[in-house]
Amino acid sequence: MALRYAVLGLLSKENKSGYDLAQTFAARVGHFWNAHHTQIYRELSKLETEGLVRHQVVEQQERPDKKIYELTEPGRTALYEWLFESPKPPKMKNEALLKVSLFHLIPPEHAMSFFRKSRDDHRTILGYMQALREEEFGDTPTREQVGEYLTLDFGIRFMRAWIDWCEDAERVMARFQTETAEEDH
Amino acid sequence: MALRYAVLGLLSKENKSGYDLAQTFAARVGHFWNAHHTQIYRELSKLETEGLVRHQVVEQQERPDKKIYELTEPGRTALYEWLFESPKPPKMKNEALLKVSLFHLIPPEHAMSFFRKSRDDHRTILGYMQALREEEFGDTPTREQVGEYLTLDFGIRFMRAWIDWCEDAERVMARFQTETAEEDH
DNA sequence: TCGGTCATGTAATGGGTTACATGATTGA
DNA sequence: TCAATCATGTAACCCATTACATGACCGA
Repeated sequence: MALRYAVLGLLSKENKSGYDLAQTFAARVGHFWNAHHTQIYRELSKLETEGLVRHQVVEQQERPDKKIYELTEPGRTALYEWLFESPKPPKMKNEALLKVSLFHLIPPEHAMSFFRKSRDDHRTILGYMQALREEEFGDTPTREQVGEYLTLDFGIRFMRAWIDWCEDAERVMARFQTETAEEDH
Repeated sequence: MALRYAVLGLLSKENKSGYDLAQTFAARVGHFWNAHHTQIYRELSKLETEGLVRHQVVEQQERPDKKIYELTEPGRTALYEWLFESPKPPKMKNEALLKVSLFHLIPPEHAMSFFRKSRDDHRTILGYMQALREEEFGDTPTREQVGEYLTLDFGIRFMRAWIDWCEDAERVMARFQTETAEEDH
């Protein structure tokens, strides 16, 4: 029941096609919400039959036509009412942590390279996020920008926490390396 | 395709009933994985027909009987093989952040009390997690404990990052309070 | 020529949630 | 007496993922 509000929320900022929405989910919202394009198309037609959004077709040359969606007044009202309800508890599915919880079963060296790789991957993402923040908000956000500024700020903190954790976890695993490995240099 | 490994993983540590598994998900694994009891019962019977787990009935007086599940050898092998595959990207559904991304639409005072409440809630959870860590691992984990130690450590870092973010977010929103509110004392 | 981007979607399947059902015990 | 805990599950529904389909353009 909440994907609809994610869609309405993005449309409240800018009119978009289903394709655009999918891109936005992947690029800007992915660290706290995700949605597949097939889901988005289905949700958009449902929202349209309920009268919460409407679309107009934009014809393009040398490109497929687009359906640009916008909020209707009932859509804006529904979004606004939902905003004041208290949020449901977050749901996380993190396979990496599921595996880490069983790391007593694998060789410490394998665990250590797992953490190094994960740290590097998250450093790359952190770099993108920091660049995006500079580019979009500069030093301080305006009133209109504050929501997106705060969620991006959380994303950056999350990435930093993950990276720090990876570094410490590698050190913890190093304590369990075999003597042969310690003698290795 | 991954709930099965969550179940196998928990069973690899201790034989449990479906009910016990549900409790464990809620209490210890909830910050990186969640599963409803109806799902767990379905998955357990699927795993049993595939021969990855088996159960025995434990009769109790003044309580309903239990089915205690344990891994079979093929189950242990399947779990071990999965452990060495690289993890799929995490999936998050965080309604709170979805709402925060639209906080330019609500009165700053409302946003500020949202962040204060969220900070307090997460401080309580952090307290539980820190107590659990002391109780179970003391200063340093043993080789057998290291997986659970590391995931709990991540949970604690996540809670701290959330709490710090709430505090800063409240300050950011304070800048947008109306003059009337500032004159208020 | 092969894969990627743009743009839409349908159909089938798989995973997750809600409602319901049972029944004894224990504490408010 | 009412709600909660212990313990199991089924059925119906809703949400999410994967596979498939179309078709033109662009760069390697």
